[in-house]
Amino acid sequence: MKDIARRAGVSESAVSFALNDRPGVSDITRDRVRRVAEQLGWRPSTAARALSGEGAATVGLVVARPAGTLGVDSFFLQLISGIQEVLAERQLGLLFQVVEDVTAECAVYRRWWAEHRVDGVLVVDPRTDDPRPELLAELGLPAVVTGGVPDTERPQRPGLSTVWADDAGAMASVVGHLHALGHRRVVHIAGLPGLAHTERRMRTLRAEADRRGLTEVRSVTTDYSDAEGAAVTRRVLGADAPPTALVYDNDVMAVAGVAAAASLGFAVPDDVSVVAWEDSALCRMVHPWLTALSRDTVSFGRTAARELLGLLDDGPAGTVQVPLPRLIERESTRAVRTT
Amino acid sequence: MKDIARRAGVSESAVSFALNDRPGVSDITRDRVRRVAEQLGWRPSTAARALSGEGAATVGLVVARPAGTLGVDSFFLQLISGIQEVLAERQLGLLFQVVEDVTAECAVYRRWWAEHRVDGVLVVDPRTDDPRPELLAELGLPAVVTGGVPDTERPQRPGLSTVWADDAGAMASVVGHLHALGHRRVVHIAGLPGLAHTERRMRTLRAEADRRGLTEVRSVTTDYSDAEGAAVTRRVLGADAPPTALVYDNDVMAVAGVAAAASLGFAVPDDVSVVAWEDSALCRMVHPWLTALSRDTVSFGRTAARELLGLLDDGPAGTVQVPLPRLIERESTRAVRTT
DNA sequence: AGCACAGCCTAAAGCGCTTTAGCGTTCTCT
DNA sequence: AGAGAACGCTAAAGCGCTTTAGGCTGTGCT
Repeated sequence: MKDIARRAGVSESAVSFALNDRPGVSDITRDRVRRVAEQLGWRPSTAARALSGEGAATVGLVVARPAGTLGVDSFFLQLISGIQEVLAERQLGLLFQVVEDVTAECAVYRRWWAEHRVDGVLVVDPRTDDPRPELLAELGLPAVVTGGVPDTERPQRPGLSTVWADDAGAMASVVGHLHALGHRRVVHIAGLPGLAHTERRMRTLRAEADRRGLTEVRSVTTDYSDAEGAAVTRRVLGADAPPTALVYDNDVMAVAGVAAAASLGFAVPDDVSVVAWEDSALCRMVHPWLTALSRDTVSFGRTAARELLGLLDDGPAGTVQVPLPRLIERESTRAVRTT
Repeated sequence: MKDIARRAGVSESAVSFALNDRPGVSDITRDRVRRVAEQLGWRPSTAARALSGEGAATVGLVVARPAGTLGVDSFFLQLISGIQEVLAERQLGLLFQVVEDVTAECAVYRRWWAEHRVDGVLVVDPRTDDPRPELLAELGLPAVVTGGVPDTERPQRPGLSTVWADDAGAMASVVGHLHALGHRRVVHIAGLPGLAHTERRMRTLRAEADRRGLTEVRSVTTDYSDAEGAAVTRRVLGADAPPTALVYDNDVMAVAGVAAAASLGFAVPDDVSVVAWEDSALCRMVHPWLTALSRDTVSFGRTAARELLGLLDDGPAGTVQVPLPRLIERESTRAVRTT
């Protein structure tokens, strides 16, 4: 900037004003400065900007998943794609970190904020008894929790937005679909027990089952891995009065489940129907094609990022709901066989 | 730091020395300062550090993949896991960006470097006629190219390391395996044409085929998607004298290919053998289980990150090779049927 | 003519840290 | 005993930017 100032024959302050579209310089000077800057290939130093109070021009994303569990499903990369799209508009960076558990995640938030590394964060995988909203509020770190059930009990915290999908409604549509097909014995192979959406899906399943008078409907939690998905499948299908329908909390387990079922002699959908939560290429790569709940993860990411940008502009914290996932009926669900 | 200095009764400089393990303060003072800092919960401001010449404590990773192509395979998340593990040791951040193409990728490097946002970058998906090494050398941005074929022609650039897997050796092992099983007609469903490892695999395939006197062996490039994998599979199997073995450049296409083959009445491995490049949960989720080339992607990431750290410490640029991928023989390959 | 005010610009301080030069004290060696 | 080195520390400058206070000029008003 000193160079620019010299070459343009003005002071550094004038350069700063000119380059940041702030009043205080004439249009003619502004243009001159801009041209010189352009010519010199000047780019603002984020460090210096950050130091003089402008913020770090970066948002953070940390995902806490045990070592192996990551990378099986495509959820995160898609979410990130969406986030990036929005961040790119303002040339904001995305600081990304993978950690083992929520405790480590909290430590990262503390560190990032103390080090002025980020202006805000995106929080994924909300949990029951989640320590993170508390912490973020305490720190005053702007954040948007994505995937969370809106917290109706507690007051909306300033600087903490929520973007959520209606897991309850989606689960209701799944149960409705299966019930209509005549299924009475259903097992829901759920994801990680501590996650808010897992609990919500399980609660809704129970509620819907009760409402419809279905007694043989239950959930089993897993770690989302193909291994556990297959193991649970074998276990429940091996029992007396095996279920006629299985609902998997992700695509990977669903696919693994179909294979496991086959190995036990259960054909899909003839002997057992299968629904996958989360549609992806996977669901159309196996035979039969899987009936799946489809949501637009990329746009989920976009929405979350946009919400965070709002917060960074001192906008109000809000709660926005993304569209209800649609149930795509394919080949893996069918009316229950009448013996 | 000013606060710490005051409370510890020393100057700011002394605090800086104490906290950075630099000589210039007595052990007793150092301890006192440390205690005060601890008690105040002090963390260095990365912005200030960066500004006074320490670097940004951040490395960058940009992946250029057309919108849809990302997120199908698990390669990136695993790579990132490995990278993070190493970066965490030094509390380095990972700035992550997804872009559409290499041109955009270059722009990001320019910007990051000009803005002092990163100290170095990890470059993935090396290409034939890759503009990136050139650019990085010109900028002087430390980088490690991962997955590249070592560039034997050009001199090793300072500040540019290479971590590579022996795709040629791996391809040779695949051809050997298939040849031994009696296969003579083989189609290699390759990945994106511009990528260095794609070209290398295709070249090696041809060379190996020539060496063994196999004339009906060829490669077809794709975009790595399940859709193209399936389409190409249908096309080649539908032709006269269809191949008896298919080699897919990733797991996703392999799985899609098996399904496509089945829809044409080709059973795997009875009618056609299948090999997947890149082993993953997917390969054990379908029936038959896929014979696959397995490499340790997480440790690939670790190696790359470690190499970059070396560069950041002004270590020498190097070329390191990761272990040869192993061919895991499962159910999808079998001796060719004797008519 | 005199005054107020707007417009354009500069000087200087400050953000939180590192680093160099230098100062006084104690230790070591001849 | 005196010179010199070693040690423990401080003062101050500087990294690249933003921002506040204020200076100067020219315009419009009474």
